[in-house]
Amino acid sequence: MLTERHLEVVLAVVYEYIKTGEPIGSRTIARKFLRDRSAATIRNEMADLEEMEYLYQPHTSAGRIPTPKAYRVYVDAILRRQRPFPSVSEGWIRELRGRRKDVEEALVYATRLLGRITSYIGVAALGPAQETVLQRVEFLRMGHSTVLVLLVLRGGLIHHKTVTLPCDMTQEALDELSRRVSTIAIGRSWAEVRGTLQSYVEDALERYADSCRSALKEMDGLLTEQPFQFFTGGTHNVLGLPDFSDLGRLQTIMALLEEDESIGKLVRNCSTERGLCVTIGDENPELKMPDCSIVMASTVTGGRKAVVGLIGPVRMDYERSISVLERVLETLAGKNENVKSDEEVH
Amino acid sequence: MLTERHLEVVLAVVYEYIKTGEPIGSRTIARKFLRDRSAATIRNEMADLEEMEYLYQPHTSAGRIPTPKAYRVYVDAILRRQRPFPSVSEGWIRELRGRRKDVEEALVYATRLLGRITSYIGVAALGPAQETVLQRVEFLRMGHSTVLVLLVLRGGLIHHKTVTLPCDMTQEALDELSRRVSTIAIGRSWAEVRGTLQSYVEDALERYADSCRSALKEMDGLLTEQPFQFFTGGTHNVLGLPDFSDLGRLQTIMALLEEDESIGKLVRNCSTERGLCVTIGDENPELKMPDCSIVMASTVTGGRKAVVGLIGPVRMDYERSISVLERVLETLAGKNENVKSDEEVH
DNA sequence: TATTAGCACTCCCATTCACAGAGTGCTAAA
DNA sequence: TTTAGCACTCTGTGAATGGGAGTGCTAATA
Repeated sequence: MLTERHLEVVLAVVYEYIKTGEPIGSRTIARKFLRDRSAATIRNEMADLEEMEYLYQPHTSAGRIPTPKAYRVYVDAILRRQRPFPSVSEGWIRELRGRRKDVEEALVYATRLLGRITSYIGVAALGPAQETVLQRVEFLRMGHSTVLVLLVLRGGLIHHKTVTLPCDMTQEALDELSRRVSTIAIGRSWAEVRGTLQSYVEDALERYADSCRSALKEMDGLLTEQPFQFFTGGTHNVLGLPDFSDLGRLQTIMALLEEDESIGKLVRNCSTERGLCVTIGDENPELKMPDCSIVMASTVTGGRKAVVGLIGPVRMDYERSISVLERVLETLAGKNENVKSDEEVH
Repeated sequence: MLTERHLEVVLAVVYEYIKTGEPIGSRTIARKFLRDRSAATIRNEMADLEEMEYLYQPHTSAGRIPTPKAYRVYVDAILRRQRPFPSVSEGWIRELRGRRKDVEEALVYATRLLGRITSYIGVAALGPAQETVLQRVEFLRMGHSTVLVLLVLRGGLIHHKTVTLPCDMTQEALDELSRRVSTIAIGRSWAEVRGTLQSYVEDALERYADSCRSALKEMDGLLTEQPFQFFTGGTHNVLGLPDFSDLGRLQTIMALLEEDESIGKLVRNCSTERGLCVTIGDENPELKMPDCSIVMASTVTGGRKAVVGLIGPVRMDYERSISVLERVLETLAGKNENVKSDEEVH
């Protein structure tokens, strides 16, 4: 297995490679990191490490490049120890804090901020609304059997959808429906009231039973079927990185980021685990981003679960990325604040 | 000025250059477009055209490349004549038609569709809401002096904003405010009722005068200060184009597209004019995209003005872009449909 | 036994050079 | 006014070259 010095060499190679992007030679390691050993010794270690698949050579007579396995060791080491406080402009943090009133806006800003600070791509997802307390339910008649379903959730979040019902309901009937649904649902989450509503409302408004059924189904869809809302920001920052000089690859990534489905996978990949989660390269082949690493973490803002993260090259600056992300998450969650946030009302 | 043959040469060079991307030599023109003239003759014409700044040579012994001035002549010619019906998958058009219920969703889809079909970047903007009829106004208390202002506009569009008022209003007082504002505003546009409201509501609820003033100001801001909503789609399509092989330039463009401000300029640039509007290269230096051309046109969907367009390289396929855009716009506006759209109610 | 110095070897990459090819401008003839 | 012919210019490509960085191996050393 890995000896102490093997480990030191791996960490040194990863560290240096992240900094320079060039293959790292034995001389460099001996000079900068293990001053009491000669290059020849390091060379032997490196040969071992190559056999164990922690390092590889792009060609004979080149330095070594870390494999995903080496990055994993490196990242685990970072996660274990204390990270330095990242230098992030206080102005930006304050701006982000100021936007917390509107969760969506805050997340859009957070992704752009993350992108700008790290030169990687910021992503965010807003968790399923079904756990969030409903504050208001309205059905507004828009046209012939077309109705706008409007849900106000705690945290200033609004979901709405225009739906077509099987029969034309008057605004009065819809108000009646709103009232009945409200009585039961307001102050509770959709998950709690879902079952109750299905049976109750239909009986009470039997004349419109079909329409009510379909309206409730749409609400259900709004709150559960499309459980995450996605945001990406700062995609352009990544264009300058040498790691993404292969345009074809970059194009694939950008295309993936435009589909909600693949960000969905991204989030699911992370949200099952606790806290911070780093995926290196093709550790999760389902994500279809073999040349990218993903740093994600979840938090709670505006009463909803949110997942925020960064997508960068495998050779990304994990230390900085992680600490910047932690700082942003803290700000979103409202930790370390002097001003108390508004207390919730009913 | 330009003789008939000068014009033919210009059009031929632009046409061929758009197709190949390589400098065009006199031989090519003589062989493919002006078969009754020899290459030497064309060469003379080309020398003239170079002097008149319609063409230029990247170096002495290379073919000619069109200047923006030549593209302008070409585009004007296209705009004047009948364009061929573009080959766009009927499935996509049907999909787009199906999404028309929700204006925002439709525009998001439209931009992605445009991007995918043309390999350029789709952009869209949804026009100012102040001309749109208000359907509902609500103020919902979210917390201590925090209020959610909610505006439902015709066309299924919702604007909302969480605002902080100078004093804590109860939900009852807010309901009163909603009711009063509704009485005056429902069924009219913000532009119509703006003045009336300012003076009326404050008197009626003098106890909360300050708060009302500030609430109305926020509504005003929501409907006028931020008059456009922006969408971009299919940005990744452009990564494969040889014209954007300069990553630095591409990065600038992508960064611009992430700021609402610059898309705002884009839209203003177009929306003052009637119908279809093509901006080539730095024809409008304010847009800060000297290497891009922009094809935009406006339409009306869901009762609101929308501007939809394409951003591509100067060497873009104008003919196809314009006709695809026209097709998409028609679909958004609901022309050429068999199924009648829902009639509007009250 | 582990470490190190020395050395020959490998491979990459930037530079140089020559050359084919495409296209021009000019001139003189039709 | 148009065209054929020709010398000239410039680019892009491919081969040849040499420097440089880094390795693996061996033999000497602690």
